[in-house]
Amino acid sequence: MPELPEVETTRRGIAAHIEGKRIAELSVRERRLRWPIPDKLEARLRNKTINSVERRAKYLLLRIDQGVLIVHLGMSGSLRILEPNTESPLKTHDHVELRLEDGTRLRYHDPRRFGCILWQEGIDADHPLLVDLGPEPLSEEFNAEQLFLRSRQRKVPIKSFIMDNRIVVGVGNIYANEALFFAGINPQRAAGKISRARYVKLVDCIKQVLARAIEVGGTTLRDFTGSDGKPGYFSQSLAVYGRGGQPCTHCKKPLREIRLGQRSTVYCVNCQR
DNA sequence: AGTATCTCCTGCGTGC
DNA sequence: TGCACGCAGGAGATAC
Repeated sequence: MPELPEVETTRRGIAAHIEGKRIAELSVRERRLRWPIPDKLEARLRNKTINSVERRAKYLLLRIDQGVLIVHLGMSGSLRILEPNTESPLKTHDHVELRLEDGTRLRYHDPRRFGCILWQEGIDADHPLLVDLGPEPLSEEFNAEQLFLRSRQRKVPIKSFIMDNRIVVGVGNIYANEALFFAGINPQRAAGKISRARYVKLVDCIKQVLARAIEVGGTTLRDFTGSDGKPGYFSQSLAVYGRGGQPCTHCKKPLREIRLGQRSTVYCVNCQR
């Protein structure tokens, strides 16, 4: 699934192909995504220029004259650039295509339709979906002191806490599992019962895990065939995710797998306290 | 306000 | 080989 690193890689991959160009036509084959693609979006985008492609959390923001196109890839979405004069038949689940004046096309594919394509009128992306988002995980605003302060009195498990987008964005299930393992923290521990020192370690681990994934994500997407987004490319380097029952890479005891907030959670009973 | 649960959807793995 | 089934998951919506 597109995690933050893949969304960022997608952004970098498409930006140079579409920035500064004028939209010739938007064609929609399937409006029913997570929310319906707005009516009249086709008319709204025609002849408008894409000024920049940015990212906030896992949302891609295409800044266009008079507004912002908000794109989320959900669980199974992908965006592909088709160079001018390239032939590529539409496949099942190719829901949307944006054709630019020079013939470049941007094609949106999303089997599970958990993604969305929305329009926000105006210059700022003060859309309800974006307004309550916490800090970017790789920014200075995401730090141990802030996380520690916000965690006081909170009873939610630490794993749910760091997956809460109001606390910090972009920490998906895989990375939450991994970061907690490297930080040596039991995913079930109440967020409010974790020391400042341990938050220092945790923040460090989250940043490291994500930064490394961005590097890998970059190489992945280059030959990403839109298969299914399984974590195949970095599954080799995963310490706990998807390894329930297998030996801990550190102490060799079998990893425990539980459900936490409807999410598969894997950890080492011995190494994570 | 904080917490837990439900929901959307398709593809894949599993068991018969 | 084919089928039914359960599961996976981001994150908003809903119910306490």
